[in-house]
Amino acid sequence: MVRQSSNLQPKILRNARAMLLAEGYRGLSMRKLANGVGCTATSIYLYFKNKDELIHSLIDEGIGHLYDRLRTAAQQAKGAQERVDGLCRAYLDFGLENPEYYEIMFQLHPTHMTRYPAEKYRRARQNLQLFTEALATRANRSDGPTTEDHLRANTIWSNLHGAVSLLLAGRVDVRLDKEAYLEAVIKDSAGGVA
Amino acid sequence: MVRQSSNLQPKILRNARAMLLAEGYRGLSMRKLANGVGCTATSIYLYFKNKDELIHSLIDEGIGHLYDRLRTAAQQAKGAQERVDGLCRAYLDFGLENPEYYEIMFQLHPTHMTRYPAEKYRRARQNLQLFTEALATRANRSDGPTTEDHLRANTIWSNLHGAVSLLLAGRVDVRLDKEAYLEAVIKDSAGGVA
Amino acid sequence: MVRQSSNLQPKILRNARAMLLAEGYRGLSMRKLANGVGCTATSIYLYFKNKDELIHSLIDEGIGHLYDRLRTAAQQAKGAQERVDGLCRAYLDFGLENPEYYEIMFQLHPTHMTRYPAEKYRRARQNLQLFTEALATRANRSDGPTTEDHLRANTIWSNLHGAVSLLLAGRVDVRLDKEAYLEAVIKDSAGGVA
Amino acid sequence: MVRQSSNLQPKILRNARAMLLAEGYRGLSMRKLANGVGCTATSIYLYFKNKDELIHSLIDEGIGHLYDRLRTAAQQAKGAQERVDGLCRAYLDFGLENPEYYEIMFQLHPTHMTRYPAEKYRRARQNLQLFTEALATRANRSDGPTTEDHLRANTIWSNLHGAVSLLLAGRVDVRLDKEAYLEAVIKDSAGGVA
DNA sequence: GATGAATGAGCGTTCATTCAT
DNA sequence: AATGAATGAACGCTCATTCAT
Repeated sequence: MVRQSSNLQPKILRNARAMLLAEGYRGLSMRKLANGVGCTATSIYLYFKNKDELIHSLIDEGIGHLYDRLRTAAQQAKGAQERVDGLCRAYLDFGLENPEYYEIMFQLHPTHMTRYPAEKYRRARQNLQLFTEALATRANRSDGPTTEDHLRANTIWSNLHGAVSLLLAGRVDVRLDKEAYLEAVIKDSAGGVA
Repeated sequence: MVRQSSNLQPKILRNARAMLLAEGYRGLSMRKLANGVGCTATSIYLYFKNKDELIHSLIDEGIGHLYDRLRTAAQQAKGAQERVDGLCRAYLDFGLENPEYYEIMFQLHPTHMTRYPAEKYRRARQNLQLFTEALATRANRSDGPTTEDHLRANTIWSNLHGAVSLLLAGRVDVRLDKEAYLEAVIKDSAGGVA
Repeated sequence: MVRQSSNLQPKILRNARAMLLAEGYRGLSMRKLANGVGCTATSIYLYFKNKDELIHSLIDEGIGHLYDRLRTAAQQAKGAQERVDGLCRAYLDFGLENPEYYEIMFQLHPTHMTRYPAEKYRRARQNLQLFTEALATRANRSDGPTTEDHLRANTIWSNLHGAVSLLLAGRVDVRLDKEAYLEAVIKDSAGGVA
Repeated sequence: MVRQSSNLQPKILRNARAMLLAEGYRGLSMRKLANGVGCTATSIYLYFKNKDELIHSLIDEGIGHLYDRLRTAAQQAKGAQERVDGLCRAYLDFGLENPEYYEIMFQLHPTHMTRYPAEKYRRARQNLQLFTEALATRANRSDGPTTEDHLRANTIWSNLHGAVSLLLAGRVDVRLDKEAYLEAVIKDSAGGVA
C-alpha cells in the first residue's frame, strides 16, 4: 500500500547481513528479512532472483571490502616485512570487525547453499595473491613468486583464518590476552626471515 | 525367537552423524533421521529431549574421540618435540577424518542452536590442556605450564583449526600439495624453539 | 488441538473429488482441501505423499468404479448385441453421473501433473478390453478378438468419450433432446451388424 | 533508424499460443509470457484486461480459424457426401494440428476461467451449422435442415471431438494404426445412408 | 519402548494485478 | 505506449514437536 520509491536493494543487503550474523544462513528467511526491511517478501525477488543469489551478492560485497582493505594495507606499508605484517593485521581486523561478512565468506559450508560460482571464487583468490606477492618482495625475488611463496601464503591465510574464526565463535579462552594472542598469531604466520 | 532389545540410541547417533556429514546441520531433520534409523520420528524423542540435545550428544562424543586421539598421540611420543608434533598431527587427522564431528564441534555457530552447555565446553578444554602440558614439558618446566605456554597452545590450536576448517570447506587451492601444506602448518605451529 | 481418531483418508478423497469437479486440478489446493476436510494441510501428507499422488489415488478409484460398472453391465446382458449396447450405456451413465471421476480420468491433461504411472494405465485398459471382447462375441469369433475388433472398440470408446465430455462441459446445445442424442451416439457406435 | 511501432498484441497472442501448447493453460503465466514477448508483464495489460480476456482472444482466433478451415473444406467438396466427409476430415486435421487452440476451445473446463461470453459461443455454433447444412444437402432437403439433421450434426461433432481429444491427450493405444482409426471414426460419423 | 495421528509455524517461491511515472 | 516497483494472496511442502494409546 505504501509505495516508497526508496531503492530497496541496499536496505535488503544491509538487513540480510545483520540477520545472517544473528541467526545464520538457516535463520535467514525471506519473510523475516522482508519484515525487517519494511516490504513484502515478494519485493525481495525484484532485486534478487532467489535466496542464494542474495547471499552471493553479500559474498561479493565482502570479497570486495576485504580486497580493498588488504590492498590499502599493502600500499601503506613502508618496508617488505611491514607489508606482510600489515596484510596480516588488516585481515584480522577485517574479520573481527565484519563478522557478518566473514561468516558468509568463509564459514558458510558450500553444501548449505547453491554453490557459489567458481568464477567468482577466482576473484576471491586475488586476496591471497596479495600475500603471495608481498612474500616474494620480502624475499627479494624479482622474477615473481615461487611455489614456496604460494604455499607460505596459504599457511599464513589459514593461521589467520583459524584465529578469526575461533574468536568470532567465542571459542577462545576469555582469560587470554586477546592482543597478545593476535600478535602471536601474526608472528607465527608472518614471522620474520628466521 | 531372538528378541533384541535393540536400543535405538547408538543407531540414532550413528545415523545422525552420517546425515550430518552428507547434508550438514541444516539438512539433518528428525523425520529423515528416523527414516534412516528405521523408526518413527517420535521414537527419537524417547532418547533425546529434542534436536539440540541430540546434537549436543554428538558433540560430546566428538570431544571424547578427539581427546582419546590426542592422549594416545601424547603417550606414544618418544620425545618432547615429538609429542608436540604428534599432537598437531593427531588433531589434523581427526579433523580431516571426522568432518561430521568437526563441523558440529567447531564450525557450528552457537547461535544456530541452543547453546552448548558451558559446563561441557570446559571438558573440551582438556584437549587444549594436552597441548599446554606438552609445551611445558618441551621447555623443561617442571613447575607446570606458564601463561606463555597457554598462549602458545592457543595459537597452535587456532593454526590447526584454520587448516582443517579451510580444507573441509574446500577452500584451499587444489593445486597446492596437501601434504606439504599440512607439514608447513605443523612447522609453523609446533616449530621448535628455532 | 482437536485430535479426532477418525480416519481422514476417505474424507480427504471425497473432498478432493468434489473440489476437483468444482475448480479443476489447478483449483485444488492442499490448504483449501484441508480446510474442507477439517484438518491441517500437513495432515494430508500423512495419507498422500504429495498432491499428485492424491490425484492418482482418485484416478485409481475412478478406474475401479468404471470397471465394476462395465463388468456388471456385461454380465447382465442377455445377448451379444445387448452386451455391446449395455456397455455403451454403462459408460455414458458412469461419465455423466460421476463427472468428478470422469474429469480426472480422461480430461486431465497429463502435462498438468506428474505422469500417471504407465503401469496403472494398463489397468485402465482392462476397461477397453471389455468392449473388445463383447465385439468378438457378437461376431461369433471363438478364437478371440481380432485387430478389427480392437479398432472398433477404440472408435466406440472415442465416440462415447466425445459425448460425455461435451455434455459435461456444457457444450452441447441445450435445445437438443439429450436422450435422443445419447441414443444416436450409441447407435453410431455399437450400431448393429449393418 | 527504423522506428517500428511494434504493436505488441499479435506478438503476445503468438507467444501465449506457443506457451499454452508447451505448458498448458496452467503453465501460462503473465510474467513468463511477458518474458517471452520481450516486454514487462504490465504491458500485457495494455492490450488485454486480464488473463482471461487474453485467453478469450485466443479462443476467438481459434474459432475463426476452425470456421475458415471448415468453410473452405465445404466449398471445395465436389458432392454432397464428399462435403460431409471433407468437413469431418477438416475438423480432425484442425484439432490435431492446433492442439493449443483446441485445448482452450474445447478442453478447458468453463469453471477454470471466467466464463467465455455466451454471445461468443453463438459464433462458435456457426461451425456446427456447416455440418447441419451439409447433411441437409446430402439428404436433398431443399427447405433447410431438420431436427434430425441437427441431431446428426451433433453426434458427428461429438464423435470427432472424442477422437481428437483422446489423441491429443495421448490416451489412444499407440499400437493402433492412427490413420485407420481416423478413417473409422469418419465412417462412423459421416457414413452415408448405408 | 514405541507408534500413529496430528499440529502450528514456517519455508522459498510464484501468481495476477495495480499504480505512479 | 510502456515501465519499474510493489503488493497480497496463495502455492506445495517440510519442520520440530506433542500426545493419546
